[in-house]
Amino acid sequence: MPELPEVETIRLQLLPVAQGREIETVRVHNLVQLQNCSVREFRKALQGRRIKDISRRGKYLIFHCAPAFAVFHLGMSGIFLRSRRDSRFPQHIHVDIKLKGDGHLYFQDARKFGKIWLFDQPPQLPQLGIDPISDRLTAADFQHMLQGSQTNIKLFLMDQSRIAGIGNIYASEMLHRAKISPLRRAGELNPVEVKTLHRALKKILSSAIENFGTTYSAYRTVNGSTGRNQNFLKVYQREALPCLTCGESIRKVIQGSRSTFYCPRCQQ
DNA sequence: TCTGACCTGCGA
DNA sequence: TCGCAGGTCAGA
Repeated sequence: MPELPEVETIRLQLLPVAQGREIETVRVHNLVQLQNCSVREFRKALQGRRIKDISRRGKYLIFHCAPAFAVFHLGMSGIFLRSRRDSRFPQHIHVDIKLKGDGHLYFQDARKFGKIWLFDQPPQLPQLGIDPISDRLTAADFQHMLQGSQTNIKLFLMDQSRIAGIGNIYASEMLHRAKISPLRRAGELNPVEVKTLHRALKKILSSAIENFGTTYSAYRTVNGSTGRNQNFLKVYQREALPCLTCGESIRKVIQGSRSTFYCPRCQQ
């Protein structure tokens, strides 16, 4: 589920309620999601620690509780919910972080694809490529990355080892904005198309963050409300509906076992 | 490089 | 009841 804009929205909303707060207790309800430690180790490492910062790397959320660092990947349906007091316990809560004083942070994940790691130093996530919203991804870098690639451009954008954070919704949306067919090979784009796609990539992601992410089904912000970006999607889940730019019928194809939506007239 | 499996909920 | 869903990864 959550791609970069959803994870960044969650991070931005968690910061004001969690940063500087001490963790009183940690309860883990689903052992499967802990990847590299036991429940006991996870609880011991975090209880009594202060949340100094929450950062993001691609789709990973990192709680800085030095000397412990807890890393969450939200999978397809993971979200963080905030509760001010011991209110009714929501369904599918796998981790319950009680903050000292008042309030809980719940990690909820109905489909259980989320994963959690514990590190005793700032985690290195070496398999991850460059963050697409950072200034480090310039148009020139992007051009260099695409050069000679035989992978089709949609799958290239979603390859986390190249660019970390883009998923199925936004890959379709940024290709539509750039008027580039998802079926083309990445290395075949000309310099003008690469620049256009670079601009589209930044714009689509920053707009989605401003809109608090896309709620297609499970995703909610930390406050429990839906995102707003679903109201601005141009192609995703719009198969057979008219393209909002030219009126042509939106087409759906399967690429890498995932649905891709595009306009065959706008996107050549 | 591609496919299917992981798990659960929802809509047709 | 069945197919599909925003991600990732092992295995072919």
